[in-house]
Amino acid sequence: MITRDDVAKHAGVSPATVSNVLNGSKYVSSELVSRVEQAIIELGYIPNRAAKSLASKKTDHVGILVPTLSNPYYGTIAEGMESIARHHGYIVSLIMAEGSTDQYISRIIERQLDGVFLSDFNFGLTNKQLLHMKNKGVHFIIGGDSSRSDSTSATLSGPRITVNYENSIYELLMYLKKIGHRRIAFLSGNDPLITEARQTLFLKWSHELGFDDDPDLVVSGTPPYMTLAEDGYRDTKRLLSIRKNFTAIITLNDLMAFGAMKAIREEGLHIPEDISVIGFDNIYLSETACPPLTTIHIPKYEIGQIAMKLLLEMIDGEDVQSVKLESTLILRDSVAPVKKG
Amino acid sequence: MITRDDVAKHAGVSPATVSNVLNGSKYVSSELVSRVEQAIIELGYIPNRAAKSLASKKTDHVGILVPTLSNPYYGTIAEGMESIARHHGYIVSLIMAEGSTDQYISRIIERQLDGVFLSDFNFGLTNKQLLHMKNKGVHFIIGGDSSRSDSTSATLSGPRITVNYENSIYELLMYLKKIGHRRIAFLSGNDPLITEARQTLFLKWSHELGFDDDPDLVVSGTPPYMTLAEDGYRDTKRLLSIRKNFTAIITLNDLMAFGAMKAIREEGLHIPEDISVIGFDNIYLSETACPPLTTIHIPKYEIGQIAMKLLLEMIDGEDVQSVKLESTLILRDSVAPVKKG
DNA sequence: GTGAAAGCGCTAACAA
DNA sequence: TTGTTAGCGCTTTCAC
Repeated sequence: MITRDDVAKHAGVSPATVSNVLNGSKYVSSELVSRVEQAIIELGYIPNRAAKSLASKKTDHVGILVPTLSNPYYGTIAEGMESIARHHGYIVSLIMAEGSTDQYISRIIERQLDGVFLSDFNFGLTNKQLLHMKNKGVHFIIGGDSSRSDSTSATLSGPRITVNYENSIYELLMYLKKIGHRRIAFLSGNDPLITEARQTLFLKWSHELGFDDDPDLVVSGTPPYMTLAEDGYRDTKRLLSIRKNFTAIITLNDLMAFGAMKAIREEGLHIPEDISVIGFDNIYLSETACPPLTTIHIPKYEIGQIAMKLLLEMIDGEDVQSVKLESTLILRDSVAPVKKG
Repeated sequence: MITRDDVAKHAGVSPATVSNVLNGSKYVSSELVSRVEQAIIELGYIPNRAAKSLASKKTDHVGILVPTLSNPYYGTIAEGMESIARHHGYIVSLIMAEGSTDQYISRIIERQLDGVFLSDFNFGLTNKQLLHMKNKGVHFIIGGDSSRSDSTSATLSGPRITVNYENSIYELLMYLKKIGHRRIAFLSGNDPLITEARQTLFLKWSHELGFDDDPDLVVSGTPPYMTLAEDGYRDTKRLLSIRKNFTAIITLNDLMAFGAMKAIREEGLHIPEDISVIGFDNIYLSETACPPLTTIHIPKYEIGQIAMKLLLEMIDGEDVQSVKLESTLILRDSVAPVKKG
């Protein structure tokens, strides 16, 4: 292995000088700079990260905590994060939220990651655990928009990246009202104890706009509270079987919407003529769905990018403020006016 | 920061003994083991990876090189890989195949990753680059099934994980023939210079089974040779516009199939009555497509798991053989007999 | 402006 | 069975 000392010897300078030209930490005469650079190329020298980390107490290594990668939603966020990380010499590791929260917190701390993006809110982490990470020098940004109202944990504290759905949901419901919808179902997929932001806003505006207030139309998930297509499928099937005569259904995300659409088609009903379907996220497959899915766009790639940028700032010792992004209503063909009669 | 020496002092043993109980590398009396374990808990000691890496020349850090995470195909492979890695104390980093090949090769080497899974074949890597990685102590497994026949590189050498499509494609084509199809289109999405395994096998069996041999029905992609839904959409639109009267279309992957379906619907044609559609991969959304997509299942999660297992073996100094998995034809509703008349 | 040297926390001989 | 110790390759003062 070629080490920094080899380069120093080859260039006829001291090891420290090699470090200095490499890190730009001190001024080095252009004479020596070029000699060192020459030596680096000739020897094919690549610095040893482990040694660097050990000495500098920085790993240039961050993580993204995700519940799954089957949902391209998280994949896109990860891509955004990586795109920024790469340009700053950072590498992004995948931390799957599997096992107990303590287990994946340990994995993060043990690696001395410089930072981690908690891409979703509902990992069941506690403030105590977050504090523990912080004390261990791991910076973090909290994504996702849920606000847990269960007893397990109060609102987590730390810089957040959130999305403001308020306008989009209002716009959506106004639109649905205008085209005649009165009974709208909402599939949350989540634990009934968790008050999810999307659901909360739906309920609020739904109430204010005078939609039918049938609690049966708001469906929580079943353990383990996944929000995949199969979950949307199952919950929609159940909802259809109890004949609630809703004319539109909103699901927590696009994946669940795909499942809902399948269930609706299987019952011999038509989308959007019989039932309109609306998702959340605007994953890129929602456009090629059949019919193309009306959904609320979340700037996923940007979320990943911003998360990484904030992390970089925090690592630099800067104070970081929470960031709020806006969602956008995307109208496609899965929504139509209620049939007359 | 709590170090190993602190633990040693606290437990009244030598630092080496702490290492030994931590790594199980040597026998330690149960008396000392419990004293050390106690101290570790009391102090909340977490070993420093950087120091460990520096001393052991192992990072317990691997990577997965992927072209994109918008396609859940790669997400699922990454999940499989991570599931095994985690249980062996490894962490998986995301290496996006962006920039030049030299750039991401450097990123891998510089991090001294113990290993990397090249999830797809067509990254444009050369044998020389692979050799370079190997010499730097980075083990690798090659996934994907393409066989480049262009001048850039001959077949890459190294342990592979491949999927045998032969049977599935034969089975598919036999089935299509039986139900009356004679003109079948194939969207490769790729560079025409790249002879892709899926395409090659299609051509071979297509020829042997006596399907119409119209070269216009085999469509290459356009730079930058992506295989996303929009690419399938665009190529199908073009194909439909030149009125080739095909009755079935096979696309390189499910994503392209989704795009193809959209294009077909937009032309006012019906799936499967007018045109049957078949994909590859069996990503989990293919089941909720409309109609549910007939496709060839690739064991994605298993590929990730096996890749990681092979990597672990290589890191252990074992000789590793290439692995060949079988694909499976999944019949769903996007295929139907050709209409009479 | 440049270099010498003391760590960073751990592994892995080798001693005891 | 347990302990001692010499590195691993780099950062970072602090002299020169």
